[in-house]
Amino acid sequence: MNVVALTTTRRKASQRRRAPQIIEAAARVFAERGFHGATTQDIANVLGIKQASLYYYFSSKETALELVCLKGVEGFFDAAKAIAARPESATNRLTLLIKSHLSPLVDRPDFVRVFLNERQHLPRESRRRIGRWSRGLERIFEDVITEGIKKGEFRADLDARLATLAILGMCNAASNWHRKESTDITRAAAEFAQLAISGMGKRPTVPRRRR
Amino acid sequence: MNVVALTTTRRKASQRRRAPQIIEAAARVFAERGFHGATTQDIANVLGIKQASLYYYFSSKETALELVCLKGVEGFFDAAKAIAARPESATNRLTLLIKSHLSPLVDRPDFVRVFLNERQHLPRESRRRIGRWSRGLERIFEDVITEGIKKGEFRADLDARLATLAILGMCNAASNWHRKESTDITRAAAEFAQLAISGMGKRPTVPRRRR
DNA sequence: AATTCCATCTATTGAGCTATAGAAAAATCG
DNA sequence: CGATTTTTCTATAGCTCAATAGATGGAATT
Repeated sequence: MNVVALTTTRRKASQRRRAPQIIEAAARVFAERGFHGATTQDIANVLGIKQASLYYYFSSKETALELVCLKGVEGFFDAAKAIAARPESATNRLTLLIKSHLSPLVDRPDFVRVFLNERQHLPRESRRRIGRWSRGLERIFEDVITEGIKKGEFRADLDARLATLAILGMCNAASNWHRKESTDITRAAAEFAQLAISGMGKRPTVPRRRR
Repeated sequence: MNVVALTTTRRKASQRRRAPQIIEAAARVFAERGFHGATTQDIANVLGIKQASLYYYFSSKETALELVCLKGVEGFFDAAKAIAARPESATNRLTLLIKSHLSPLVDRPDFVRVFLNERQHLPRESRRRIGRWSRGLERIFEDVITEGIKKGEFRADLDARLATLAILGMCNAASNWHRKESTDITRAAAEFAQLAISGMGKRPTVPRRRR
């Protein structure tokens, strides 16, 4: 047998033609029933193939979860980091952060939902990795808020950590209601940003009158 | 056979001596691993009894979930309704609502967590019932906010629905971080209330600044 | 046309889990 | 103590599910 041919020509599971569809089906099913509540049969049903055929695309159900979670956070972190680094006021950057944080909910809601609710069921190693990533994102929000406090844009007595948790909680909850509610996400993002900004603003604050 | 004796002397599962402990163990395990991720064996392990013995206390795993969820919401709704009916400003009532909403997290965090994350796995009937309850609670928040807008306490352009979702999202997320974060819930409740109130409040108009 | 590769299928194994039945042990009560 | 009731145990049935092995058919390649 030709070992070289095998290793050079055989593609990884993630590069197989229907791989994106398979992962999307997994995302849908995991989002709907939760990781443990979902069966590989459920995923196969969505795709119209047999349960065993899935294992051509991933080596275990847990691997499938990992792929879904990874796609759920893809770009997230880098986008946030870029926004935080801009030469703008903390207020503006936080507004952008909130809008950016909500945007993936528009085009891949299932992936986000799975990432938020099911990542706890990942195997140790990848859970740690994703946890680290997650904390990094929180950090970005918190740092911008802290900076905003220092610069006098936000209340001096504000607890940056709690404000971060509040904002992220508010945003992440959107993945739970965005299906049923009629409101579109973009509008929600704008309203949420305004809520947060004025919520953290200095008490006898004056609206920022530009120009 | 003596039917009367059976029905009069035999207690319901919920009245058996250790029933509260059994439900608490279930709450702990469900909170930690999720309903489908948890096994009845896990629950038995916590209690130091055999798996089959659990069925003396509940007739199915789903029933156990239902009991946990019910205890998770116990009192919630009535407390909120009472607060909403008080003869106080919308601002004050909303502050109280937020504090009241977070308080169960102090004494029965696992139950709340299970209610929030696992109620979707309840059987149709009880899921509906709890869903109705949940919508009722949202309604209370939303009504107070709407009233606050009408009375001029909050911004006229505020979307009451979105504000409700934001506040509840912010509060409910606390069940996810309260374990790891050092902050105590009472403090968080105060800060959250302030964030929400000033976030929805009318901003002073420009001329007032000069006085 | 023959060969190789890709995608899916059939068939099955083996593990783990819920739930039941009935015995045993422990507690309670007359 | 003896009887009754409550609680827990042993044993196991029956099912579902993830995962593997190997076959099949079609597409691409030479």
